[in-house]
Amino acid sequence: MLKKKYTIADIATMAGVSKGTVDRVIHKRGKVSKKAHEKITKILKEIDYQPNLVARNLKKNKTYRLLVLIPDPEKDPYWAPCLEGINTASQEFQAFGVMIETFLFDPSSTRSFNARSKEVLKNKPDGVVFVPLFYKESLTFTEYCKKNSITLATFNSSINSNNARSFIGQDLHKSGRVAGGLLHMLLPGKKHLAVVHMDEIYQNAIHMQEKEKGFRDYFDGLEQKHQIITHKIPEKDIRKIRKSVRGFLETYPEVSGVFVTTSKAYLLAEALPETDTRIRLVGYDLIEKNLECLDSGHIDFLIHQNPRQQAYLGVSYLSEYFAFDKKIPDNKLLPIDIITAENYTHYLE
Amino acid sequence: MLKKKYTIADIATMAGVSKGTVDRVIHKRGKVSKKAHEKITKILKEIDYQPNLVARNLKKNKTYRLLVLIPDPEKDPYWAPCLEGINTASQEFQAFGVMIETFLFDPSSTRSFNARSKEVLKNKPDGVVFVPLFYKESLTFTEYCKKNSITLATFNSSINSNNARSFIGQDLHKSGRVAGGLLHMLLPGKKHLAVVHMDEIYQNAIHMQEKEKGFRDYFDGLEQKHQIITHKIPEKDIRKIRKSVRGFLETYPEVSGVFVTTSKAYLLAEALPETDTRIRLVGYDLIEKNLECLDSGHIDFLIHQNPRQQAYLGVSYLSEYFAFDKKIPDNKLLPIDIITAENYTHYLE
DNA sequence: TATATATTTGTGTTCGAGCACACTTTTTTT
DNA sequence: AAAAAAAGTGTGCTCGAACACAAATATATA
Repeated sequence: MLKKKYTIADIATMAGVSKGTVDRVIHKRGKVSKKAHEKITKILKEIDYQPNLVARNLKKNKTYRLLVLIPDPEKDPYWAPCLEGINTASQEFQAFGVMIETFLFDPSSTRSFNARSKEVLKNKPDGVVFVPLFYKESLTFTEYCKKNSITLATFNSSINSNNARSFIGQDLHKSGRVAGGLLHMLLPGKKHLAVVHMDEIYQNAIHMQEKEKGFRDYFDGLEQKHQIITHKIPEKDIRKIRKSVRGFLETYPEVSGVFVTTSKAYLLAEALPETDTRIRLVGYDLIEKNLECLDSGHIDFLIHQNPRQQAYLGVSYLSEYFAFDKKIPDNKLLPIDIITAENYTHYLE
Repeated sequence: MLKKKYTIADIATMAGVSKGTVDRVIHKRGKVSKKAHEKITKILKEIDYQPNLVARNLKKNKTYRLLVLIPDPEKDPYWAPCLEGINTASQEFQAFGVMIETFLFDPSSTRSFNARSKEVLKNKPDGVVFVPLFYKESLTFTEYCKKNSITLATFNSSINSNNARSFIGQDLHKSGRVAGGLLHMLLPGKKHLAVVHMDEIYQNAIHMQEKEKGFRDYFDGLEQKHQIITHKIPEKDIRKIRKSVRGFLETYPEVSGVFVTTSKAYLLAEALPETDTRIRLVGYDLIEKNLECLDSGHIDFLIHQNPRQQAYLGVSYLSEYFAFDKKIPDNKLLPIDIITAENYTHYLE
């Protein structure tokens, strides 16, 4: 179990050569005779040589510059936990020469994204972790990074680009299914449900669709058929939202459960008529206003996308890649956490 | 932001002394004049000196022996994920000289625990991570470790001993509350519920009680009062369990929701009469048989105690303590994950 | 004042990997 | 066969912290 730790010097002795030659074999630097090469390779395999990462790291003594490009939590509180996750990772890896800096952009402005991403590139980083909110702009960005061999990881949103090494996030389709399962449990027998997309901007469009698909998928798999209405509320003003909700309820008085595909479920809860208690609500994200609604019973379940962990993992993966040559996982799908009024505290940390 | 990394040599130059003197100040080895001490201390503070952990680790070049003492997954599948967690941590930290070995004991036998814990001690480890299933025996164990300055961490179960540095687990009372909240949501208006303790051995007694307390606590906080029955099934044989369940249902035909405080909810599900669908079931732990019951709809919710993560963190905390002098957190309470048929896959990893 | 003793300070080596450079051996060219 | 080029090999220094030991300085004793 506890196998001996071999050093390059050990191997050199075993092979009857000098450590320089062993080093050349390990790093494929060539200039090694066939005979020596074979002998050393064989020994390396036999003892399953693992280089001492500590010594390697010390010798290289390089500092890596890792930049993070995410939406500004001031503009959307959903992103606030990301900063904590980044900080945690930053503290862990600065001892290994990974220097981390964060750049914030306005999630409602492609212009802001472009400006900040340019700044990031001007810094000539070794790696970038970012949230590709805007599809086209993100593609341009990843392409540039590929060309300048800047290692990339994305989280929260995915883009179909093979220029980015790693994606960390959630299976949105499945999370829609989870929401379906929850509403189904809350409302056995009830057959009228609704999917509500609440978002003043439309960059979330693909996400919301994916969630809706999963939701419908769940009910399609059931024997009993359900009526599922889709309703969009692309407003920001609370009065307009109220109006939209009122209209929605009047048109479909039989709807008893609603799945809100964004973090704005609290807006729906607030906009419901005081007297109305027949609506069961499932939404996303542990932002403060949603938690208040959990406590007051206006929202039944929230799905946690764990932005903190997403950011933490994104930064960690790249840091471990730089510091220890660790492989970066292609895809990391986080669990779909189900949150109620009783268990949310532990997810806030 | 990116502050310069100072080395001991840098500080020595700044203070006009040699690196030996700086070293003595840093490690409080004494034999330093008051004047030099003051000067160096001041500089250390000013630049917020952080030693290069990589270099320190390399120099020490020590291997630490970390042993893990947990129940045998062969005897109870609940513990199987722990081995994965331990392996993951082991791979991560062996590069830093932390050698990890696992010892398994029979969770139904104090004798087995004693025998294995003796073996552990015979190995003279630097640290031990263990599950203190048996109270008295665990206290003796921790005491011995304290005396021989073996660093300890516990997970899953806690013992009130200040000889153990760290506990990783769940707030059982809260998890009972969560179960209460879930059953309440599933059964609005229904007022008859039951807590069932299923366990052939009684070492879990305190855990089960704690969970029941939380469960009752939740319903005590509601306006509408509920009838909650407690039922114990200390059997192992499936026929005896069937009989016990039948008796229970006959005595309390109005019960519509059951909270099973152990990982044996599947036994209850199996023992229910085929025709009976009125019982909503909430249990614990993602063991295979429970998952099958989730899929078939016989169990509605499971609470995940995340044994994998518990073991992983236990090992990681001690490893980081040994390798990097990192402080060990006293208490780490993991989130109370709510599991349905739709989201369990992501928790299995 | 000279010598012994205690206190303080400096120097040099080590950990393992990486890499530059010097050195040796083999092969090619004239 | 001698010289030049190429291929292969070995040596020694570096990264930063830790620590043993030597050296220098200060204080106490005869």
